[in-house]
Amino acid sequence: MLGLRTNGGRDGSDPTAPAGRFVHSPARSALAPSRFVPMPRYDPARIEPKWQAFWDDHRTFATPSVPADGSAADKLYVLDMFPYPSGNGLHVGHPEGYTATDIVARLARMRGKQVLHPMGWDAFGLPAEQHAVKTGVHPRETTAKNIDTFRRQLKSLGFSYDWDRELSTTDPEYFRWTQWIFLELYDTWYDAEQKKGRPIAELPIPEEVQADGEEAVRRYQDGKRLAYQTHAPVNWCPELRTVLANEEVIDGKSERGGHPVVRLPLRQWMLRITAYADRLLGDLDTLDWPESLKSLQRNWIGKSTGCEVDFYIGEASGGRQPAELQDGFEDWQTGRQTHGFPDQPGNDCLRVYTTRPDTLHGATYMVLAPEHPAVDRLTTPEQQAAVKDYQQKASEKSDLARTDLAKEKTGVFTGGYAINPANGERVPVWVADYVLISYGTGAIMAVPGHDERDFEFAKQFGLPIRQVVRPGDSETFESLRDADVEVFIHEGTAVNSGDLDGLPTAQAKSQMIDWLREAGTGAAAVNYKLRDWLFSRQHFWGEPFPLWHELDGDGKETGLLRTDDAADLPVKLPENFEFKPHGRPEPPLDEAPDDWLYKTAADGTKLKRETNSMPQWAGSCWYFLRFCDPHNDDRFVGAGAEKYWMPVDLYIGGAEHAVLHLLYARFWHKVLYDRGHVSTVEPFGRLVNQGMILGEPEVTGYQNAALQWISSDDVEASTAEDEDGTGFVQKSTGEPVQPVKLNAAQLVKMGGVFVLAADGEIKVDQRAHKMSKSRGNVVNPDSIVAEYGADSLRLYEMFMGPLEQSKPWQMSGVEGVARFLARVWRTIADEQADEPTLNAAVQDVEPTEEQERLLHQTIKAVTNDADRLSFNTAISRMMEFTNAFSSMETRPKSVCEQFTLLLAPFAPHLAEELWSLLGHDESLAYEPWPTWDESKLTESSVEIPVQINGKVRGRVRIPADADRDAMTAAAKADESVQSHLEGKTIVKAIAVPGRMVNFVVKG
RNA sequence: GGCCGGGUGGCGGAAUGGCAGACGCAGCGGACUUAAAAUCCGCCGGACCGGAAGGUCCGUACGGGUUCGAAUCCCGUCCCGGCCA
Repeated sequence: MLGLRTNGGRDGSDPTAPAGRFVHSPARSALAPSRFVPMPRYDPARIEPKWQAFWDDHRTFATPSVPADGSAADKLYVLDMFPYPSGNGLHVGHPEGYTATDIVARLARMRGKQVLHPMGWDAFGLPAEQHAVKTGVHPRETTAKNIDTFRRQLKSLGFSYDWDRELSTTDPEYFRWTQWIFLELYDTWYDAEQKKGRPIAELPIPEEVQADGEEAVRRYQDGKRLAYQTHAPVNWCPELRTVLANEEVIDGKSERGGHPVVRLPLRQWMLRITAYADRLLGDLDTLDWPESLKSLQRNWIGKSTGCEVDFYIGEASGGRQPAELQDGFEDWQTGRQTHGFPDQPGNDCLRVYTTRPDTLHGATYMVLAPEHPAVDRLTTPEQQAAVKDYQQKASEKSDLARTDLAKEKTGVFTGGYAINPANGERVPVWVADYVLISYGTGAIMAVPGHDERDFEFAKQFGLPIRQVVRPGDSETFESLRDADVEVFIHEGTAVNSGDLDGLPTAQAKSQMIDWLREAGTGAAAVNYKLRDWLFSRQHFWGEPFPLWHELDGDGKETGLLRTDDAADLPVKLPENFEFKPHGRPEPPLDEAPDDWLYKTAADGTKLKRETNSMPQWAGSCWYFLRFCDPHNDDRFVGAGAEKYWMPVDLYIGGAEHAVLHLLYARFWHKVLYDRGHVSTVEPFGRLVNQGMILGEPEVTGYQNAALQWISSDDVEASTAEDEDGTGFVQKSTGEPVQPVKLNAAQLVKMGGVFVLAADGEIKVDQRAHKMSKSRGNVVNPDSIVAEYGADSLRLYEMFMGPLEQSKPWQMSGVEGVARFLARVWRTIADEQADEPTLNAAVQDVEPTEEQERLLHQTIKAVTNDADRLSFNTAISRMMEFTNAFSSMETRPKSVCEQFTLLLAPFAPHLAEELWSLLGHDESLAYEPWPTWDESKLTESSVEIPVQINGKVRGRVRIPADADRDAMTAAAKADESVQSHLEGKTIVKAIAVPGRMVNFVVKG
């Protein structure tokens, strides 16, 4: 889901109600419309609905049509991450990004650009389905209602979206094409040589497969498709009746709701995103994204280079004799030397992946993941019970719990052995859950001397530890151990490693890889942390797959599939479906009516529909394409529209989508590109993450049961499970303490921290928390609009601080910007008049030189700041302008007009109202953006600081164009400077024209 | 534990090598008012000197470094937040 997680906000309660915090009283509002004051006071409640209706009626923000010649004119595609329309309505976090993009879009229109600025709904999602289970209300209805609320709220904020392009992922006319794209994925295989996705019809079929007949060919193709089925252990959450993705499980509980999760094997659809891992990684370099975001994606993809190595284990199962293994190894070695390293490891060996082949001589045991297929065969009869038991326990743990470094290592010996190909040594094979089946090959060579986890495991089970890398020349392994560094994981020099001895790690690695390749027992390899994408969910409220399972005579699935024809899409959800939990992990659609679920093909084959549904990510993987051409009935996007509008020029959204949404969307886009359906390799050019908006800052002190204050540095969150999650204990005593909200009057700042005014020894916590229903600090945009107006909300969200930063909400700050807007109103409008009238000070006269300079400086600063998305400073500059201009007795109309245009992208309703007051009939949405004249910026003289040894000792006024010598002379002439120069020698004089002078003196 | 971001007045923040604290909030004082709100004017980092005008010193988490000059660049440390393990 792309919507910011919204945790409440529309519970209908009085937003001013919570006590004990910085409460804003509506009675104090500067703007509350009063019965006794006539209209011409700044009244957003009058202005804003009027202009919103005007924009709607005049279709002011309709997207310009694609030029017939498809010429790439000056277009700009400005996109918000579309929200999940939750039942809680809009959160103040939403309008932050939306206002930023709206400013960019409005500004671009005024500069004559063709702008595409759409909005839609990422509307599939679990909450509507859960609501349906509870109440029987169809998710479609819940969703429609929530969308209506979101649309109303967004419209009340005056965003310049082209509402004709509104779309919802839940609309059959939309998901028709989501299903169509799925069929494209299903029809594609990845050609590793051409590094390109190609139609499955072009997949070369090996002769031996061909020989086995049509069914064998189909199954072979199915194994190569980008969309494939697998039986995978999945996170089944009985409470939510769904399987969750790994990232939706936190500490063994569901991210949403905190319900317990168990791991069960289930038939699943997967998307082969790993095939594109290298391109997804490489193309990051071409994107104008924040470095931090790119590095998140790089880490997520997790490319590493190393090598694969085969360890011989023999063909026989269970308890073979050591001598037998040794003999087999020699034959195997000879065979490998002749035939080389095979693509598939075969049954007689264990394949491992390592990034440190240089440490192969230090591999003193091996570890298999509990799910590894070779476990059973290696396990000796006497170890069987222990191993089975261990596998069972491991299946109940989450991946996270298994890899946690802090936990004790667990494991069990299989009784079997393998042979280390580097030195022919026999090493024991263990099973342990710190090795994950999903990473690498699911088996590792353990090098306890140089890997922390292997070391801890070896120490615990008494396995041999051997040093094969020496740190530096002077240090020894032993000395490092004495120094409490028990394991050396860094690069160094190889020792105890035969021919590698004395080589630095990098060389030792490549020499080992060469040797393994010649011996046929290993090869260089690349590995990715990225896993294939689990693409099926056990939900009702999602896109159905356009797939059918062939059934045999007994009604069982044969594993062979058929697709719906593209012409028959969309596959709609069944009607008249009752939401009753059947309590099994299988999808709810398994209980759909038969006429939806079954059909017979023309050739007589019985077919059953795929009953999994697609995950919420599916719809958001391509919505930006549909926006280009939302009503196209023939194609998911018209080629001309796609070519004209794509790529997205500016994409703004929350950092929570840094990895999944942005990676999935890039993946789909690359497949569509490979298959010739889109013209760009990457969908998003520039991308910006807005920061999180936190609640009002809170101050918390702590008291123990005896109501004594406890200093916050002696308090920590309780580790015990606590129902309300607010448990705190005193560190020194372990006794529980209670958080107590404090107000500013109870505190003083001492030595950089806040302490109780009553007792300076007691420190308190001061910080802003995430907005949440449970904390009661959620701010509802509707109430801000009602009280201060949309323009004030927009302006405040931008004025709070840099867009990318997280920042705390402060109600008093909203009042501040509201005061500014009211001041702008009074500067141009006459507040005393009964009808909207120009202020008498606004006159049709030429501006003075000072007024021109002020205006042009403001135009320049606002333009440059807005282009950098530095909206907070742009607004400051407009405030400075207003502060200076509003006290001038004559305000030239031309200056008022230019300033109104500057304000327009930020506070569009007020600007339109002023523009009309200034005598214009048309909307200002397409008026030319003001430009500045450099020659009007500069004053004839400037005041510059004069420093002596870097300290400011005086200020002098000099001509703006004074050269260095003139500056130095003027500086020396200054009295205060002279007194500091008295009796000293000037060693050096530095003069920066127009900026400053610095004398370096001695004596 | 790793990666990323951050630490500047009472608060949000500005300044990205050149006058630290723009702009806004809060606070204080004043004008207007019967009164309040609104509005307008002034003060507003700390210590010290001075009747005042003004001046001196300290100050951008902490310790070092580079530079004529560092909030800004470099090295190290601490703390906070986010993501991942």
